[in-house]
Amino acid sequence: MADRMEDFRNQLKEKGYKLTMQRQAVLNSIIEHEGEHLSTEEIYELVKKNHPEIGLATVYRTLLLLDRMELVYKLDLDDGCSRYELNKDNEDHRHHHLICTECGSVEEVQEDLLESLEEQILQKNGFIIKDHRVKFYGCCKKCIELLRKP
Amino acid sequence: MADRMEDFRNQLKEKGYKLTMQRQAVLNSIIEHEGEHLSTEEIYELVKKNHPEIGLATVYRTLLLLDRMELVYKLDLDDGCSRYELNKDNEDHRHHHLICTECGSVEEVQEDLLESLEEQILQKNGFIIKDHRVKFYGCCKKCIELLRKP
DNA sequence: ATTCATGCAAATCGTTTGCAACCCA
DNA sequence: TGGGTTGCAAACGATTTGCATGAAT
Repeated sequence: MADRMEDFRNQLKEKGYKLTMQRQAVLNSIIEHEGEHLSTEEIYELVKKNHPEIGLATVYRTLLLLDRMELVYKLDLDDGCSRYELNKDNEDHRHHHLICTECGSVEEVQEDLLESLEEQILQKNGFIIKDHRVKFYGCCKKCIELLRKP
Repeated sequence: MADRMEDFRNQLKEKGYKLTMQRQAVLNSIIEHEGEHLSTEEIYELVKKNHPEIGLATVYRTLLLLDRMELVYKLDLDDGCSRYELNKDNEDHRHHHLICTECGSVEEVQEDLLESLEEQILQKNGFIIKDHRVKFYGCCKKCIELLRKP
């Protein structure tokens, strides 16, 4: 569901902000690359194809906005820059990432499966968990196969 | 159990490196503040008390070394700088952090409790997990109590 | 004596900010 | 029209690096 651009426009309007061509272009680039984890620089390069005049600072400012409006999700894949993915609006809990330390690939795990752990933490620490960030490091299927037959 | 300094000296010797006074001072500061999550700058300030001549770059270089030797563990608590904690040598899996979004406190959860999830991921994705990093965001016990009776 | 480590300053890199010109509502 | 937005360049803050000096083995 959800026309994301409509959502963006409405959230902007609510706050008295404007839907500019640059903002549309940034969101569009991310939508067109759903499933990827684009860095700010990569998004900048994508947007420049159709809008060569755009400034990097505008991309940074727009991503901040999109993050705050929860239209995108900022992630840290340990490569020294921020990366973004489209927010799946049906997610109540953040999905996990599997990072292959051999080839650097990143997969997603939609399952949450942390409920019982979170319940235990509530019992033991009295800490109410509202969100989590989980990264798994290891070896992906492809790399396991490559390592098996050399 | 481990005299950590001895461990450090041995690992250095193995690689032909030297145990300098600065390196000892950095590791000592972290040992003396076990349980905390010191930033590089904080460690720098601590070391300067006894060794005012030390340079910040040396602290950075030493922390890199300690991290590679797995004597300390680098963590990202979302405040824009790297933080370090002593590596508990009995841990096979990294412990989790509970970050309170109200007061900013950070607790640790020693329990792992991710085995069944990791097993499921192996079955489903064929991904072998070797390590993980888990951060939980929420509200700590103290803040819950404070919010209850205003 | 050799080789590695240090302190300092300069360089780097991602990100943020100040500001005059600009443009959406 | 007017206030938010942009592009540019300068500023920033954490971290890294080059280099001559200094210290550990």
